[in-house]
Amino acid sequence: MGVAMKRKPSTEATAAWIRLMRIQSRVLDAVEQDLKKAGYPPLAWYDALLELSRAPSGEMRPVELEKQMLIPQYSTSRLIDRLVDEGLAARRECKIDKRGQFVEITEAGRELQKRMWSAYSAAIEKHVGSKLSDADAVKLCGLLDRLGCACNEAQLSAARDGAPAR
Amino acid sequence: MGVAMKRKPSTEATAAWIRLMRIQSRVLDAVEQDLKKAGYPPLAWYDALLELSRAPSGEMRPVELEKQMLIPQYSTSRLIDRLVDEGLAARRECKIDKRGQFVEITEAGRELQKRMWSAYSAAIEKHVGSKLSDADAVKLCGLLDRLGCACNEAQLSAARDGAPAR
DNA sequence: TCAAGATTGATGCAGCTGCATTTATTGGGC
DNA sequence: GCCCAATAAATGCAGCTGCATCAATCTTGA
Repeated sequence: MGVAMKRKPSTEATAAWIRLMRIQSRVLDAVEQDLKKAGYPPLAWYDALLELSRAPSGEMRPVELEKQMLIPQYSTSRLIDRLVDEGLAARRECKIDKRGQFVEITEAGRELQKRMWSAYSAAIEKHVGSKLSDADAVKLCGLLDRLGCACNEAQLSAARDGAPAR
Repeated sequence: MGVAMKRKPSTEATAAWIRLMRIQSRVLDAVEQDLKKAGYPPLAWYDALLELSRAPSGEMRPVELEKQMLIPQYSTSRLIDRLVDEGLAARRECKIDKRGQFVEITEAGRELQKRMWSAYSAAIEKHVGSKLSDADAVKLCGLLDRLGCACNEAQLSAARDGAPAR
């Protein structure tokens, strides 16, 4: 198999690709706009706060957060900076590994996460839930999962009481 | 309906939301990476070149491009800058409206578009087509279209010989 | 005809992303 | 114990996005 191993996708596959790109960006934009209009920070902040709030004692290693959120290391590092700047999280030293640290969610962080979930869940309902029956939502999940190359573990259990995106 | 009008989405809807966000970003990343590894510019460039190449005499008004691509005005303006810098397009004056201009695709632009389509279509096949039967792709389109609030016109016809994203 | 408003496109600024590199620390093999 | 690769996290730089605003031109309506 050399250079010539370039099969063309069917019209149906191409159409699915286009839909996937377009609809996702529309829906994401719509949800982000709703949050922004309600005066809340970006979804990434929510995701991080959710992960932190779920952690045993409200604290995690940045490396762990990075794995949960599936974002690059430098991205985690700067996201934590912003959360700390806003008083939503605090850095704690890690005694067992002096290279590392712990990030702990603050009370303000927990509160923001809860308030955001209220607006966020309303947006999901408005832009997704209200347009799809539960049965269709399940079908959609099944089809989408086939595109995600066997990389789902935490995702399956994630949809309870606060949804991470990205 | 006041503040209390915040219904929560079902678990199924939330799961669909999460899948839509996650799978899209994975698939998009995978396709963009394939293009980048092959030495090509970002997908947005391809989309613009495709639109231009389809225009009657290879030229369009920026406003028109902006509407086709569904991206903001400033984004179009700067994208054109980059295409022009790389010799893929050229600005032409617009005699009938001196505020405006025309953007014309160059021969190099047409060639790049064609070469990119070869890599791009291979990537779509690899990351979407090969994972879904045509029948399932159609089902996926149907479900996704229901989330896009009646905003599809050009999209329906777009899946022939070069696919725009975003 | 001319002023008010709309439209076309560009641009300064701030924030975010990716990439590569840097600093500090740890752990393993010898 | 010591050197070296691996790991944890931060950061400088370039590019892209969004927002607001600007300048130029066109259109409309009194």
